[in-house]
Amino acid sequence: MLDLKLIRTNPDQVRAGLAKRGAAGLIDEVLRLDQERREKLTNVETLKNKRNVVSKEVGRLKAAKVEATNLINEMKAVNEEIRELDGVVRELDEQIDAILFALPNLPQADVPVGTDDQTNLEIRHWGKPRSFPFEPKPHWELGEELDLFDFDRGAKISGARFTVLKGLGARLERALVNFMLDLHVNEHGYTEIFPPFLVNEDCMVGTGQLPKFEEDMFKVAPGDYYLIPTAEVPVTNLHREEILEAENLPKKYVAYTACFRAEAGSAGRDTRGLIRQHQFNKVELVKLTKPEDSYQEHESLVQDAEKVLQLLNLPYRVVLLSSGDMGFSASKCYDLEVWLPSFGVYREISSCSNFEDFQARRGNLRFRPEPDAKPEFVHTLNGSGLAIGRTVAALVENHQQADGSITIPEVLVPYMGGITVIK
RNA sequence: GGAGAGAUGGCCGAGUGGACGAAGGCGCACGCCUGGAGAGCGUGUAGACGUUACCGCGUCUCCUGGGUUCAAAUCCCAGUCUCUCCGCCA
Repeated sequence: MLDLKLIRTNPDQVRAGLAKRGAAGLIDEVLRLDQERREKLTNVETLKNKRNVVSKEVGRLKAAKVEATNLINEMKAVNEEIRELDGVVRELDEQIDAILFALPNLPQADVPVGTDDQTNLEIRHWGKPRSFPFEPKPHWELGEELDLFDFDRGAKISGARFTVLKGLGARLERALVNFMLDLHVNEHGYTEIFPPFLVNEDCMVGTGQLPKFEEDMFKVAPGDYYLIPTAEVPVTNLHREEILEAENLPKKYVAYTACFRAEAGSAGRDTRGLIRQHQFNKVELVKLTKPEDSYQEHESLVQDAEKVLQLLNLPYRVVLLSSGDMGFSASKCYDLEVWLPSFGVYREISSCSNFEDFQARRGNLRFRPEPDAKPEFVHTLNGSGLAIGRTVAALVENHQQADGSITIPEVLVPYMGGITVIK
């Protein structure tokens, strides 16, 4: 959520930022509502002050056994007015919030301006796509031949976009989860979190999934719970409504969770294989930082995620997303895109975003810069480290051999119980 | 699922209709004291919003939301969460 005071004091800056994302409108509406709200608020607070003063006077008079009926009747009338004005203010609040909750974050100055991925900027790349002396197969073919994935039975027991992992396929999934968690905990200094996979509505609003993207979420029937679309939601919200001490920042968390996405609007896209599932596993990195540190922490978070791909020997590139391609809550976002031989393209495998104070304001995540100083909003960041299903797909495709077998990267062998080749 | 108890500031804890944004203690910050530390003494110590050149002033918040009342931490209703006992259960 954008800062209402920033909109009030610097509307042109906000308009310009939103324009880069094709979301310019409604600032004038916010300003008008805000103006009206503050007028009504002043009115009603004046009346409440009067009520408070007179009520104390009534108390004094009664204690002195003096008649106070006139004052009491007068306050009854004032109360009517207060009730009415309170309603007006509340309605204005709701209208303002409805707009603010629907406005995306402002892009940072160095974010390329564009309407879609055409203006994304490749920052660097690592590794070289292998040249195969044979026609590389897609991961779903390799996986079915090696009995790693069972797409048909996934569809049978659940539906489209659900897959059963089997044997060494299941083992590979588990190995990758453990490998990534160990790397980030032991080498990169993150604290491991295992959160609930169901969260309440406040969390979904806090990180920006709600109210705008309800149709992308799975909502669970008894109780008002949502299945998490990413560990970002429970982990970022761990400290919602809290005031953290500056000395405890940055908070660096890593969490494995299953993720659940309705994929509304993706019908027909990536229907084969593991690329786009309703349920997938992910190891997620989350940071809460001081505002002045978030830009540097963003860079190091990207590098922490890149390290996974490097150790797995998977070629990738780092892309800086354009203003039109970024997620709703992000102020700046790098995607890591891994090379998929069967597609002949780089595909997103990690999205690393700095949200600045956008989520923190929604979830009221604050810190105290100095003892006795006023609390400020933290900056929140997160990135996949990595999406497991897509890593499996990339690993299987990139490390396939002419005979249809898959070589296991060295770092993963211990996690695979010593297995070096899947055949 | 049944029965009961509870939720107050960073923490502990008092407070059952009016001088309570809230005693007291702990913690923390600053000052005095000390060669230094400790002890002791003193002062200060919630957040949001509005208003304001500044000092400040005002409103709201004692789990949340309603209600009663001139006036609610305190009374009433609904909900959330925590704890204890019983049942069931991975």
